Amino acid sequence: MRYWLMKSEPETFGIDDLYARPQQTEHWDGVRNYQARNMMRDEMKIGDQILFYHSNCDEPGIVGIAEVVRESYPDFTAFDPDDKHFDPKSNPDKPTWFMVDVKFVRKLSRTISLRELKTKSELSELALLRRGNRLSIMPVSVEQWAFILALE
DNA sequence: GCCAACGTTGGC
DNA sequence: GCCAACGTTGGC
Repeated sequence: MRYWLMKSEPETFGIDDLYARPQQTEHWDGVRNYQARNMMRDEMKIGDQILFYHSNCDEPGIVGIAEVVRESYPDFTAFDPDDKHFDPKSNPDKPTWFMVDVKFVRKLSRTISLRELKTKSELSELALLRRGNRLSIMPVSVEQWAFILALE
């Protein structure tokens, strides 16, 4: 089993929105970055655990845990001209973009903020903290996973 | 709102 | 293939 961190803007889709979905499950659409796509398409497996990260908000940080419940399939929002994430280069016969389904596991008892994560030398290799990192999906090692959740 | 750090696009 | 222009992300 592997571990991941996935970013989402709480104003668009936060941890409470995931909780409120039917089956507490939602497809992770809208990823339009090849590196992030490759991780969803090739590496994320059912049962993988996810740190749910809130970005672009008052207190950016990790707010909950989710898990992969469906492995990669075409991101159909790319086919819809009316969708914000429409991409004319992608079509159902040869999709460019893929997504997985994720299910709510739990909220953390508190937000583990980016500010706090930055103070931990144990996390110096965490992709989230590397200079200039803007990936919306990134791998987390088992050691990093355990360290972060021990902060809760 | 600002801006650094990218990734993408497209002219050449 | 190079690289300038542009768009996006996301912290602050």
